[in-house]
Amino acid sequence: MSLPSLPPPSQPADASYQPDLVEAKWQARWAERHTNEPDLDGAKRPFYNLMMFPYPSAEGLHVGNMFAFTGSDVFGRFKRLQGYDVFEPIGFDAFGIHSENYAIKVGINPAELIPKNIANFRRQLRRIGGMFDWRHELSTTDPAYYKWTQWIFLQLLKAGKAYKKAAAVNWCPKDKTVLANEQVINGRCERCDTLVEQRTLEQWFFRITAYADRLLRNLDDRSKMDWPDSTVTAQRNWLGRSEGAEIEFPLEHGKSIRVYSTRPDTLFGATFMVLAPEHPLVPEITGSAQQKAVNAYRTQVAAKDIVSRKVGEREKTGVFTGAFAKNPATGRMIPVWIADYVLMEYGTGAIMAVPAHDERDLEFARKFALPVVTVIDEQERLVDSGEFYGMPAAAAKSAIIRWLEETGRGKGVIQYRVHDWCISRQRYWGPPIPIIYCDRCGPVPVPEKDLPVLLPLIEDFRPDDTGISPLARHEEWYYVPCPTCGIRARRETDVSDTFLDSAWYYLRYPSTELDDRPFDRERTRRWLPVTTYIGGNEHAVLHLLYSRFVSMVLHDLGHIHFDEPFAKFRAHGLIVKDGSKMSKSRGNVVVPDEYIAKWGADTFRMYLMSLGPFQEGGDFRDAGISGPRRFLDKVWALVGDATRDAGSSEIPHAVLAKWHKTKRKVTEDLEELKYNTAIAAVTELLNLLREQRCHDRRIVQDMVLMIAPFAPHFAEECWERFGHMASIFDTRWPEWDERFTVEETIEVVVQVNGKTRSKVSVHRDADESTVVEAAIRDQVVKRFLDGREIRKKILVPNRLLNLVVD
RNA sequence: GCGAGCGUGGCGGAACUGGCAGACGCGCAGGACUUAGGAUCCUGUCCCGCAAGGGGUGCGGGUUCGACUCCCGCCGUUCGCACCA
Repeated sequence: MSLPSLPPPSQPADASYQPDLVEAKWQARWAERHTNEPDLDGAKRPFYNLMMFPYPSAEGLHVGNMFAFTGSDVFGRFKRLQGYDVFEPIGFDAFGIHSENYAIKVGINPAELIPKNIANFRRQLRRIGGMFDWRHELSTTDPAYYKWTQWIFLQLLKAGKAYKKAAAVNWCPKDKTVLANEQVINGRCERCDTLVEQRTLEQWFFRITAYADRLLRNLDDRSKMDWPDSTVTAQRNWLGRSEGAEIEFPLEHGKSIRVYSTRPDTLFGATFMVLAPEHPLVPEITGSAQQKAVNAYRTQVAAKDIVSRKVGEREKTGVFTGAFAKNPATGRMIPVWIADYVLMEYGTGAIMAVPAHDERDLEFARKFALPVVTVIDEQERLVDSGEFYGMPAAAAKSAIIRWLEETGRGKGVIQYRVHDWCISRQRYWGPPIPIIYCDRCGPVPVPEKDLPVLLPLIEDFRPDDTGISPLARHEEWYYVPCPTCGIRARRETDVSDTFLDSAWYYLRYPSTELDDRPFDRERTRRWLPVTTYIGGNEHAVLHLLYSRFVSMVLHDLGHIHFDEPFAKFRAHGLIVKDGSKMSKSRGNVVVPDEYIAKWGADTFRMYLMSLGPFQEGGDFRDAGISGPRRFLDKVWALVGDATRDAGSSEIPHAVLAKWHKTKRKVTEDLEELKYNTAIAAVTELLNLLREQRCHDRRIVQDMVLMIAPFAPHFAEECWERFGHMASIFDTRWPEWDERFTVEETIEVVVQVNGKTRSKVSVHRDADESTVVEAAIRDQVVKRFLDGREIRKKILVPNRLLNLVVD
């Protein structure tokens, strides 16, 4: 990639280091030389280095974002230096409620705001020196992108993985609009403070539950998914597999109530039942005397917003329906109640209450004076349980399930906590869901050839008092001929969830310039699954799970060759400022621009990467930033000396060993994203070279290579000062020779009774008797041995000797 | 409440599978060079002690020749999830 002739260097070789000049020069040159643009169709060693794309807020990238992006970029550059063809794309997750709410607040259409925000993000991302392939930039709001988001919806629909059903949403009765959960503050609308209620709307769902088992099983497959345990655990808990039984409790007149329980072993202790207030059997079974109370309770629960229903105060409430059902084990008739602590969405929406062995049931039983029967004793054995008396609880669980199945009273069932994914949003700023409602044909998918369904640019994009979705008010858009029969029909006015936009963007990146298919088959085969994905652990569940689900469906439909999209995932830590996470609401957001302007991008990058372990985050204080700058200044000066060094003089042994050890350590640390200790290792080498007045060309060049992932512009400039024409990123990462990493003479620590007393110098790999002899000759050791007999000698070769005396 | 993690100098943080606690950096102190220093260079910097030595990784126990590291019990803190039967 070298050019035949180079412009004259922007600085004389020994001028002081001026980051502004160096950074501007190399950013321009990378663009001219297409340094960061791999051959997507021919790369031999493809490495897809992906960073979670940002949501382009009006504030721009803050220091926390910069930390994350830089960490990902360091890894990409390291892999590039190791000889991989690294593809490092960037894009913008620009649809969604954040942008829309901000747009409403400032009264400007998001379609107008977002491009400005993106331009600002682009400027910041270029300034920090990311190795981005800008040819493949994407924005989820671009029709050329969301055309394919809509296409994915249609594929799921065709495959029977998308369906419509009624579901509750938060509803503000004053604003007459749907609210997202995060817009509900203490049960009130965040805008007008009105009490929020629930409303039931028809919405589109993706059948993620059908994949729950596979989403769970793949987590154990390390060859497909090299992910951190914490993320895997979070996903496992979210999917929430549980083994239990469905049990029928017969009602007085033929019908029965089906419950789900993970503890069928406690069946004999079920002394009452509780249904979710919205359970369909409730109207049927409610006695005439209870009618009024039951209806009042159901109305009251329905009026609560979803958030406080789920999170709210623990105080149990409920009413008796007047009905009784038969406990199939004891044969006793037990009362049936309704209470909002039972959720319609989980299990069967009904439970058998076993107050003796469930805290919530106990609370409820105490409040309403219901009987409590203990059926498991302290040895975890069943008591008071008929033929199962004395059986250990674990064994009883399967025995009772078997009994239920044999007698037709129930069956063993596996439940998942995860619900189907509701993708409908009653909003403006998203991709319209590609469905047309026809009075004659019903819901008709928009034909693929008619995609994208463009989001119209409308002035009145806010929700208003009419309760009609903003898109429905736009009549020339709303009414369309039915694709099947041609009569006047109506478009779906909901848009899809932002999480759908981000569930497939990694598939689009390599193929952004293609408009006849979402992703090129060959390119996908070459580059995917993503080699390394880096992002925040706040997305451990939703984004990562939805992406896995979409990949799985597309795989099963034959569109892609893999079913897990991210071969390796690592979560970056959070940058903390003044003891808490950086966020706008806390008012502790640090804008990086001024730091970069003052210190330069390379210094800032190095500073961020040395704050703490990348996967744990760090504490941002501007005090420390001078350190990395001093480091670069020193290296700059050393490079000046090294350019005049022939690189042929003999290297002192201590320096030689340190050189090779540093190469090993930095390589290993970068591989594990331990950037802070990698930087410390290079600093140690620098300190030694300065102390030894060594500026051997070979060593200093290696040092520049090791700094390159962190300070790319700086490294390029140094590389050029050494006379190299090509980009340093087309050079190979330095190798070390294991033989040189071991020193000839080793300092062995000598302990007496476990306390360090002295050190002795011995030849490498000296045997025990040699070390012991050297140790007992040592004056200090001699004093502590005090002529006593050595009872035990413990030698850790090349490290430590512990002498144990009485 | 449940789950996961974390507690080490004035500060950010090092310490391999149990083997010299405090690497590296910031800050601070002293010195050099300077008209000057918020530049640069040198020296020092866990605590007590002149020293020899002693103490020390949130607290209390344990295992071990040896514990920041492993085990048990507390305390504190952060992040998820949250009435999931």
